[in-house]
Amino acid sequence: MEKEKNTLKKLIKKNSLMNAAFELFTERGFSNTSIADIAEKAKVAKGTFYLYFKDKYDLRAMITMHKAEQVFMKAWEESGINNKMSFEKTVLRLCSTTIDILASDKILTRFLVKNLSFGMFKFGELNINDKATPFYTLVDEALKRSKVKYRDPEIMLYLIFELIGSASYSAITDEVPVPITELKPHLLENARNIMKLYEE
Amino acid sequence: MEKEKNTLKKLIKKNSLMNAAFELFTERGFSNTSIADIAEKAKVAKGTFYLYFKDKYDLRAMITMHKAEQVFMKAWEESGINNKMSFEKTVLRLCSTTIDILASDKILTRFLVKNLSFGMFKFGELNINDKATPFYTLVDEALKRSKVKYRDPEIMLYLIFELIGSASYSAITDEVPVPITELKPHLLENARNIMKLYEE
Amino acid sequence: MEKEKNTLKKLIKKNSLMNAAFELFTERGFSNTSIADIAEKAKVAKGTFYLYFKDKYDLRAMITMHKAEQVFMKAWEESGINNKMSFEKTVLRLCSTTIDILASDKILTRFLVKNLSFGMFKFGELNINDKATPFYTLVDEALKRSKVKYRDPEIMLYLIFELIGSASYSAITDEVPVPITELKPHLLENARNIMKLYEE
Amino acid sequence: MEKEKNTLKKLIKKNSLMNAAFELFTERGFSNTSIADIAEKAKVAKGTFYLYFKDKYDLRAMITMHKAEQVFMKAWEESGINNKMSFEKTVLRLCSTTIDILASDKILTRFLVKNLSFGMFKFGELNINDKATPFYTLVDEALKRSKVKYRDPEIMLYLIFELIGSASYSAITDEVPVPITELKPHLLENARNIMKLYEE
DNA sequence: TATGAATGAGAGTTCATTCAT
DNA sequence: AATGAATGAACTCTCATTCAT
Repeated sequence: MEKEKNTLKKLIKKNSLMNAAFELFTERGFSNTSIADIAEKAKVAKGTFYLYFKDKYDLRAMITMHKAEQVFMKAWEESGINNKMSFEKTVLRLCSTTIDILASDKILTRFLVKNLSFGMFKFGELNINDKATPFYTLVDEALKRSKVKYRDPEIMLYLIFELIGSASYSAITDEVPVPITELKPHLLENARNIMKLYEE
Repeated sequence: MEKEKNTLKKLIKKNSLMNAAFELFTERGFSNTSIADIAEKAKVAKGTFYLYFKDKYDLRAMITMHKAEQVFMKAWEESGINNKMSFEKTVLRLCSTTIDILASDKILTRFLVKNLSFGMFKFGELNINDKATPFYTLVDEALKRSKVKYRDPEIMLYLIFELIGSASYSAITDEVPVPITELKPHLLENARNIMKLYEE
Repeated sequence: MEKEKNTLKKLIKKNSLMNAAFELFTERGFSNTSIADIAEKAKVAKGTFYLYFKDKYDLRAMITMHKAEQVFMKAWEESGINNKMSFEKTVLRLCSTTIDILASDKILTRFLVKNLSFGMFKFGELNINDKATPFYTLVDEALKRSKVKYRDPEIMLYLIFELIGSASYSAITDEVPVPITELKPHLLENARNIMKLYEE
Repeated sequence: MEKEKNTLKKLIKKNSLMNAAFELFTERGFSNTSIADIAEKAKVAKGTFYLYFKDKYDLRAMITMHKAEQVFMKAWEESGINNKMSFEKTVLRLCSTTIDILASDKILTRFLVKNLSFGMFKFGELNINDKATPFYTLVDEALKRSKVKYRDPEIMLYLIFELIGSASYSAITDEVPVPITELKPHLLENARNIMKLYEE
């Protein structure tokens, strides 16, 4: 009990530091944010920062992981994917849901695109819900169950995710070339079109 | 005459600063490079830096512009585009040549992707050869001449350029998911496939 | 009984802190050792440190006393001095044994030389075996019993101890100018020579 | 001319930093002196410190060298040594003069003993007057010229210098066991006595 | 134009010490 | 008696920028 309380307090403090940092990073950028700023915003002493994080880079990495996990977890849950769906449907649902989630949070999207290294993002070193279920593994299993077969399936998926991720980004953050609501149907149509191209 | 010589000298000094900075930025990163480092490498005094650039950010913007212009100019020239080519061929040639140019210079590619804001890259605020001929305008003219018509041509082009740019990047710099030589045929095939999807 | 147990526990904890600190001080130096380091090594909490010592300086002083006492006690015991020995023999035996003890522990020697203020070392604020028997007093008594008389006996002893201590030091820790085994006969010969010089 | 002026100015500033630091180091100790303190006392900005020294340790090393060189140079000059003197006289003169110089400056003596590594002090890695004439070499040459021969001359000299250095120290700084003026004749007598012991 | 010595604000980081538990 | 999270002053060091030459 004693210890739990302690741990809880520490978790709250850690979270408070991460939240403060996230706001500052997105408002004025990583290198324009000092540890003093973060500590001040989180209402703790500067030294306290170092009880929770090695340095600013460590903090950024933790925030990025945390935020990305939230997005992927939410995307998978809201997609309502099950074993009976075709592979095409699985992919399209995932794309659609992910776009929606990102579209609902410009700031988060900008942050993730800047800080998530591409490999992590696409090949899912991230785990959903703290269990060892990498994102990409889930997609891979759906692929194995699929009746329709595809040539070069990895390249195909890479191209789809690149297109969706990259093209969504500026549509969401800057409405360039058009707002994301307008671009979304194009993206899904193109995703389907790519899969058709790779059908065997 | 005297003045011309002076101007030349100044250009040389400016260039020398830009070259030094480019090397340092790509070797150790922007924020790990100080103005003292740049000045030392360029063999000028620290104060001299401020005669040519407002600050480090100004310098980076100038380098980025300069390097991107070089790439686009070279791509356009080497593509050997003329009025008699179909729009499809024009686009595919441009894609192919641009991929080749970037593939031949990993370091430059990494630098451009990191520093070129997407809008600039795609919608060609860049001018070729110091004349007011934006890159995108040239593509636009080819589009107008085309016999084949496309629905939502701007979105189509956006998607093609996004896909090419984004998917090429990690293939060039990290050979992920496959080396660029292997990925390139896929990219061109997909570009053609997108255009087919948008044909009217 | 209860209280005794408690006192024992405290002594163990205090000792554990002193041992930890001694190792760290000799390994990485006094100013490169933090109280956190010491507490961690001694497996106690940081706050516990302050129950036993005022600060790092206090701790160092206590360690130094303790270690020096051990050396002198051992030297006296191992010298096997008794009332029938001549003063010269007493002094030479003490010198010889002390050199041997120090030579057998380079690390301790380095520590003592660095931290033992000379006065303490020579004029014996140190007590042997927790009883109030200062080291120097013992030598003094031997001097009073001596049949052979010396002029300026205090200066004579000072010079002998300085020579032995100072010259041994770098021979032990760095084998400069020669290893201590080689230097030792010279030292004893010189000690005897000094005593001859001061005989009346 | 321009540059010379500059260099002079820089030398003055460097000296001013070294003087300020020397005073602070001797007054309150090395580790209790911060770079801010030094800069303030020398009336320069904190950053200026780093134009002249790598860090505090670098500064201390430079001061130590500088002060030690001054002492050795002065000692050699004031000893008025020439080729016709016997080796014994050469050594005794050097001892006498060095004791006098150190005795005239308690603070410097304390500083040098604390910071001069013993080897350097005794075997003279220091050069006199920037020319490549190590102190010990000069003594060595006198030894070679000597008519009287000595067994183990290096050990003999080591013992003499150890005795002089070590025994003078507390006499100078703390008048322990007696003031240096009283101790000095003893020291010289003992030095002569040691040489006698080693005569062949 | 060009220099580079000087500046001083401010960054990251450490750590002795306190105190509520 | 023992803990260890929290503090915040103090530290070293960097660096963009200025300015007298």
